[in-house]
Amino acid sequence: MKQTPELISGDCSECPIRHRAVCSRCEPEELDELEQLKYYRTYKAGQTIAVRGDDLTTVSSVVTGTATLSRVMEDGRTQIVGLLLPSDFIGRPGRTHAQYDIQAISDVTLCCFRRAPFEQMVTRTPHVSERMLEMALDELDAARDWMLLLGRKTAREKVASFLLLIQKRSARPGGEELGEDLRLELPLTREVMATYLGLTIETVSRQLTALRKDGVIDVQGKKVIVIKDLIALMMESGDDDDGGILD
Amino acid sequence: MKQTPELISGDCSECPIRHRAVCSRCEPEELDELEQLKYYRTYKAGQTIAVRGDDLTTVSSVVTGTATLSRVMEDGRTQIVGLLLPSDFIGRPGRTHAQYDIQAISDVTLCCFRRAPFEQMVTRTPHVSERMLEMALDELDAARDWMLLLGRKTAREKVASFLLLIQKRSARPGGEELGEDLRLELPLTREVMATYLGLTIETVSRQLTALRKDGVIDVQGKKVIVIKDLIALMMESGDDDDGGILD
DNA sequence: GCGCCTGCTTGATCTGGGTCAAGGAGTGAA
DNA sequence: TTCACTCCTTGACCCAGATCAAGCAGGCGC
Repeated sequence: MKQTPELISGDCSECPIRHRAVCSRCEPEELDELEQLKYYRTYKAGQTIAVRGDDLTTVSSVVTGTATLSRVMEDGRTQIVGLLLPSDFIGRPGRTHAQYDIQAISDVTLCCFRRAPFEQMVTRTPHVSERMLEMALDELDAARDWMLLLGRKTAREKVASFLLLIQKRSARPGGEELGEDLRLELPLTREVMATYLGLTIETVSRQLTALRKDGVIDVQGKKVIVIKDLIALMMESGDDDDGGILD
Repeated sequence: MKQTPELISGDCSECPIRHRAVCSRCEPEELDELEQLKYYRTYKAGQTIAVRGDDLTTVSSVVTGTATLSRVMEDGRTQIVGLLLPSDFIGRPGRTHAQYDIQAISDVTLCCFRRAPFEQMVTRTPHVSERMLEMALDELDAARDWMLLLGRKTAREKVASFLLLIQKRSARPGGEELGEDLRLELPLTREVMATYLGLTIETVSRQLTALRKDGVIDVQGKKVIVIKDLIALMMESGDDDDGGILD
């Protein structure tokens, strides 16, 4: 069973460095040390946070909002290769340049640390690097699942998988009543979806229409999708049963 | 600049745990401790090492040979999501089931550790988990580059990228003379290539023929490919200039 | 109200790569 | 030498999804 770090009371909503990301097992003095290092930076929706090759003077962590990681080819073809959600990190030890383009797709707050002190802190507190390892491996698994999607799934399966991904992400942890969390507020335009799925915007639109006509989902305006038949959607996604972590 | 762990003399070719993977900064007694934990296991080319969902009672590391990680859909569609080369790990802390199918594509030797003592050892020696983090992040970068390939590249670009990947991997580190390392001994069948590239075997074959007709490569028998024009091949791959690590 | 702009949908057509099918080429056994 | 087997190549055809193009709908400023 995967270990779920506990939140640290009174401070949780403010900065993931203090809870979700690394700190479930920190001693109070370690927390204070972290506290003194950090500062915040905010970005508006649509703003570019970094482009590939940029100098990254900080290691940071998403506090609120969503950002995308993408790779762009010279002729403009673009693939989103990851979503950055609260508690995900930007920057890694020993690498001072951005490997990807990073863009805010909603308003984003980052919690930043200057590189050198952060790295020292990581070295001094072993469970921090263990926790970062765990996070990196989770991301690696997610990336590999996405490779299956990009390489082998049909457009319809891709769109269904995407909706399920968003559904899983937006389900509030803890007591989600079955048949309740099925109204998805998409924070993404069709364009972002297409760039994430390795499709064009037209194909995404067509597949959503097809799923609507088949009674699997309902599309309300541009941003809201209601899953009318979760089971059917799961069948459409091409994933086997559990779809989740095996441990 | 990325840190290159030094080899430990006299013992290097035997087990990556003792050098490349984790041990460049180990103290002698830590090495001895590792030494007592490990044992070896071998697999023939083509053999299955694990399938998704299997209990993994060990954490292991590739010593020699190459294996593939793949995800399979219920109807048989398969995507290779990673290559395991010497020093890569199988299994991760805190996860006791295989997330992927693992197959030997050449004869493979693994260096194995029982889970519990390995995890304790990782906890006790902080630079081991730092090193594992570094490796995981490298794999994550590779996976994301592959996502761009799967999502956006044409068949020709995919095949060209693949040849360059093999070329880079098989170039002996240190003094490779330019224009020398261009004879590739492919350890892979067309089928494995196709499964890795998100293509069919026929398309791979056609693209290789096309690249041959255009004078970019030469195909000698089934297993040997000679790169006649590396620059042209790099242009064909769709990657920008350096293609390498930015730091 | 009106125009404008951005994001979405839908239709018509095209095409890259998949599918199906028929050989070739190397290898190894008898 | 022949057969059998596996892997690879090539051709003919097809189709899912890209491309090109024409609206549509909602929001926002004036």
